Amino acid sequence: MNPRIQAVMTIGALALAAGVNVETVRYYQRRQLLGEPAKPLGGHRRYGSGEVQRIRFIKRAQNLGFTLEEIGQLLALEQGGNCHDTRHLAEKKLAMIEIRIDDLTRMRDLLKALIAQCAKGGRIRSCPIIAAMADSR
Amino acid sequence: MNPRIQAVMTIGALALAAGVNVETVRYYQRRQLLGEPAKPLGGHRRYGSGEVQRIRFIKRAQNLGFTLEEIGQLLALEQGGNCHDTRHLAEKKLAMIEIRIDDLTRMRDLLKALIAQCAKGGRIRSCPIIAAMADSR
DNA sequence: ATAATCGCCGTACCAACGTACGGAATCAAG
DNA sequence: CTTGATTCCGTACGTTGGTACGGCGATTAT
Repeated sequence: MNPRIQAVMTIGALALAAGVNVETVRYYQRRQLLGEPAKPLGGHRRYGSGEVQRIRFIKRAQNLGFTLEEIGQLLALEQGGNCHDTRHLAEKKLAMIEIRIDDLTRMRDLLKALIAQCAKGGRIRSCPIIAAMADSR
Repeated sequence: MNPRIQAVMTIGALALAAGVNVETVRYYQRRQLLGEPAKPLGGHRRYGSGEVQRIRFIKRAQNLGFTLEEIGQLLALEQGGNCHDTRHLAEKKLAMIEIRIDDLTRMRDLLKALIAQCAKGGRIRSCPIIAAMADSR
């Protein structure tokens, strides 16, 4: 884990250190999120701790709800240290997340109500959940 | 719209009445959510208002957060009028939605905090959003 | 009757994020 | 030096919910 302990790794070691699959590393390389070091004349590529950090960056950004596409943009901004544009991206993402939360909250409330109705109804002709969905509105 | 007005339709009319694409009807048939009426010896299949209702059911269930896979199960339960199992499915779905809401709420709070930090920082060495993601934890 | 539209059917494609496979080359250990 | 693991690289597959295409047959309107 410490950069000084293992400064040079194969792709397998890199994947292990970053906690992802080897194929995922390759996939990120294809997506241009990660560079491919030149390979030493017919040999295997070597990676350093910088690549581990970058993969962790990608994973943390994903946890914040960014897509790989957006993470590519973030990485480009990171290079330029462009705080303003980064914030803009974050604000857009925040807005999307809030919309999604609202949608899900509405779903939750509706489902809750239907379940409650279903639970309390003793002898009903038809299931209220099914009825609600079958209802022609 | 009224069943008596148009009790028999082609697939195009069905799609129109249900508010979906013709291809979507076909897709639902492939997914076994919708039956295919036998076609009258080399002619075109005919659909009734029952199919319209069923497509609307599917759409409403989707709005409640059910996947097509789960809707298939709901439709099977509907046949038997099995309220208990339906409720069980709804409760599982509710639990999943609540987990998703919690996840998104955490994302939202984190993003909000980062954006606020970014907004108030006048002259910072690095962008706090990038820094948070680049941070090796 | 003939043209324009519609239905039929199989197949391919889209996003998003990977996973899996297969054959050849290369590396590390015994 | 041989064996077994790993890397390399391209390509295909998997998910979820559809959309699009293309050639052909049936239907409907004029």
